Amino acid sequence: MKLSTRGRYGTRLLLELALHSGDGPVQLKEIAQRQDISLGYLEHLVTPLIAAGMVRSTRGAHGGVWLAKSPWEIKLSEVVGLLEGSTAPVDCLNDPEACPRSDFCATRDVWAEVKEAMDGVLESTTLQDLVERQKSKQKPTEAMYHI
Amino acid sequence: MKLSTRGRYGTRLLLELALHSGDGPVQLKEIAQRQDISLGYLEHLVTPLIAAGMVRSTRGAHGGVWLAKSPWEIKLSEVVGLLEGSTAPVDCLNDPEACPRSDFCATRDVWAEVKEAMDGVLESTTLQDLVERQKSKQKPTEAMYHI
DNA sequence: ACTTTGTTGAGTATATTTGTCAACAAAAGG
DNA sequence: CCTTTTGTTGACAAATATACTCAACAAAGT
Repeated sequence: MKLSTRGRYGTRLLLELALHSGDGPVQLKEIAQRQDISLGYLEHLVTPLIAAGMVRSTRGAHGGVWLAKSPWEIKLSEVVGLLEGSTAPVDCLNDPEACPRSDFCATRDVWAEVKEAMDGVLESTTLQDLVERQKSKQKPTEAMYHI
Repeated sequence: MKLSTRGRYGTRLLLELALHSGDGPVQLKEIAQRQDISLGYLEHLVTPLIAAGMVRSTRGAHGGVWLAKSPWEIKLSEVVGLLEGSTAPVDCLNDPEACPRSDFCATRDVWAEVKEAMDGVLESTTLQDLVERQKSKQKPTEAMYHI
């Protein structure tokens, strides 16, 4: 039941964008460095987000990517959905024909409950929630001690 | 976020055993046929369950495997734990040193909430719950129409 | 023009999953 | 005993998915 790097890196990418929301384009290269993700891989992660209209981009000097919506409007369920596909722990939840037992399988019901439980959390968490959580975690910098 | 065949097949195996709880040994070969799982693979799945004391076994003619406890006493969280390992969607929940960002990572908190949500369902579901669910799903057999 | 950035697609190394197979061990029956 | 039946173990391998890399390209700036 592990999340792949797509979901993990992708969420960190979007949190970075949310932290800079309204500041104009952020370069993928910067994010790659700060988040320690290879630039080439990050490019592939941002593609489906752009296609879905969650992120916008521009090329050329001073280009970069940014959130197309406000961080309040982006739920983690959308993010995970775009990057990992469904949260269903078993394929038969999305497609009952994936398994001939779907009609009378008792275990399938439990996996459905597990999915609902996960979705509940992801539906109720937005990028803004992550931003606020991140800000409260921010390590005090050296500068903050010299006010 | 998919469950592997270990978790899926293993749960079906245990449901079979729960349905025959108290009936003495059930042969792995039977279960393999009914559940359409290769015998060789099933053998590997049952090993950790035996090691954990959840299942018992005997060899030889009329041998087989059976539940070591009553179906009420076996929670799905234990089953998934044994077969899939932790339900943590990210490694840093089990081992904070798996990622240098653990201390100040906002996304980690959300994955922890997701894990708690899943665990809640798995903790509150026992093999007996599966048995009852399965019985209520049982297709009426031909014989049942001739009482 | 030229540089900087994002975009796309092909290719690949690695890891994980999902098995197979064969040798072995123990229980039961004759 | 001896044979058959079953579970046990470990080595191995095929298939798949993951996590990239790289190079060619496209567009935006200067």
